[in-house]
Amino acid sequence: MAKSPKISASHEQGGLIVHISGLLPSLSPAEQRVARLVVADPAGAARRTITDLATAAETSEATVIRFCRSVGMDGYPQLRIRLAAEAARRIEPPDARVVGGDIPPGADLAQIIATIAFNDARAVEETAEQLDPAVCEQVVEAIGGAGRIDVYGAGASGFVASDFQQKLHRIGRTAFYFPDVHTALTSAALLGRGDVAVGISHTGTTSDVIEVLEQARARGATTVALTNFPRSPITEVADFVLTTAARETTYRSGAMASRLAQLTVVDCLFVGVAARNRAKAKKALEVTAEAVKSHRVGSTRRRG
Amino acid sequence: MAKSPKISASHEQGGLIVHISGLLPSLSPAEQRVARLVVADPAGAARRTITDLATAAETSEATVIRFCRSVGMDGYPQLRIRLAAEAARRIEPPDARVVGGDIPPGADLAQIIATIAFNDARAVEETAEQLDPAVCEQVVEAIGGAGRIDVYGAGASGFVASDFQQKLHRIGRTAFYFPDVHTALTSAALLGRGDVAVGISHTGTTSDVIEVLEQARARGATTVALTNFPRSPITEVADFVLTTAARETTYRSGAMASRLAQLTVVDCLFVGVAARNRAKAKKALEVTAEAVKSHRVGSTRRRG
DNA sequence: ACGCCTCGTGAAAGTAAGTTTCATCCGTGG
DNA sequence: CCACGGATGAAACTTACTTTCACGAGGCGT
Repeated sequence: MAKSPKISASHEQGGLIVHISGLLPSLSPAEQRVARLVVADPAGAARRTITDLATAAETSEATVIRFCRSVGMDGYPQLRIRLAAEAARRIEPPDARVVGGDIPPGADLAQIIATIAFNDARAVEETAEQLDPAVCEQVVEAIGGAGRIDVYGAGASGFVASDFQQKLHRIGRTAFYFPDVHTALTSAALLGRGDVAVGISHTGTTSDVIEVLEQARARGATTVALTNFPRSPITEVADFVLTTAARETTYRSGAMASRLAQLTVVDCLFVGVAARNRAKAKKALEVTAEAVKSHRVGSTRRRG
Repeated sequence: MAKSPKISASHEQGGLIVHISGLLPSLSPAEQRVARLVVADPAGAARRTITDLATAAETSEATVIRFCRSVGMDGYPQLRIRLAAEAARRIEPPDARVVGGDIPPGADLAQIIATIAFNDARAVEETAEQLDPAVCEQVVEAIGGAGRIDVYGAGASGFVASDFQQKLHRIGRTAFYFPDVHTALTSAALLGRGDVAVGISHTGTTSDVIEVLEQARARGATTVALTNFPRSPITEVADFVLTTAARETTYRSGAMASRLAQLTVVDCLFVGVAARNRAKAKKALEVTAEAVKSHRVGSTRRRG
């Protein structure tokens, strides 16, 4: 194998296009025509077959192969996938207009989707970052060892509360949720040492939830608050405070993102509790899954 | 009425992997083996020849081709290139242990939090990427102009359904949610042309929801399905299909992330509908906010 | 000027990759 | 039990890629 040029191949990851442009002058005329096409439109070239590209460069397939070897590839297919990868990497990052937070009046649906998703994803990530594992651990301990768990929440946070209740229930913990304040107060009054009360409120100012948590605390239960605002009133009646990190934007979008953040926290606690007694939780999950099985239709298979 | 719904899979550029995971359950066993290899290591698959991949999946080349077609590609070379592009675009995941989806037995809470948050955020982002604005637009139109909107969902999806109902209600749309199948069926029977029925089911196989949606459709209502699996049975009774993009991991984490993705879609529709008649929606939001104000305690004194 | 070498080049042969066809197998429902 | 339909892989087939080879253009020493 005497005649291979052996270019110093530092193009491991990126910079294939740059690498090719650098080699351009050292290539033969026919190869240069190929190279120029490739550099001009890497993504397009990746889509072409070797014959196509050869024709476009007014040369033969053989030359294209030679070009591949000249730039350090094994063959044409390898060049193609490298080009595709390279082209993909240069795609613009998400739209700047979208990151701001609020949705402009004239926005179309694509913008709305991008904005909401961005804010939602951010809220989830940032919530996770600022969550204190130590506090979570204590909460998980408390819930895992609790005789009974009450979860409170109103409005949008009510869904989260309800979701948490259902989750705990599914892994065999005794948990309750009450959509109604009076019932909730009654239940809180019956809590005692060793029980846990979880209050969820985005703003941390929902009097119903605070009131119930206060009651629970007075009865000796361990109280946990989940809110976006670490200094809000609800934190004053909580033994443990977990916070979400939805940025304040408008009322609406803030609340929407916060709900996702709340759910993420709930999921973390849930998995934490489940992990604490893995075997039992797994069993419970299987049993509950089996229970709803008859309400699923056969296979999702469908060919088209 | 044409039996084929509009599926919101605009996998033009991004989300190929997600798209494949969504299709996974609708594939034949042999194709699933191929799909799993591809999803597990897109970059690696892109490097392989079709024979290689077939062997690795313990199947024939023919099946690999069939798989390519099933996921909407022309053939194997196109798949390869797309995979290479996709893999290149993927940013390095923060922690290899974390991306897998499932949580290792010995994981501590910090790991659990990181894993869940990562998967949740991903599901939200990827869902947004593959949502087809055009289909959303039509759904928004339908809902915005509907005489009445019914939202159906069971289990975890029930929370999402309920949330959607509440949101629509808050901006003055007449919307209902029924936790009970019988009531839901009754309601569906009373729908007619110009009304909208929305069915939410992660798996797309929840017979209760499908049944109700079918009923609604028979009565002439416009039907919308929200599911993670674009070929699941629920899509057969829907005029419009919106998909979430939670990767299939384990039973639990898949479902958890999917719920967040569903909520994101719901939020997008909600904002879309609200934007459609901004003035009225804003007014309604203010009024409803005012209504709960007396249940908030004074100072929030948020972060310092 | 002449031969002789070298190099770039494309035609064509050759090989490997990808695609289609078809017979077989297997489970399902009549 | 058989008919049916879908899933599957073997093999035939097509296309894409790679190699070989011969030709022609230029350089260079004689």
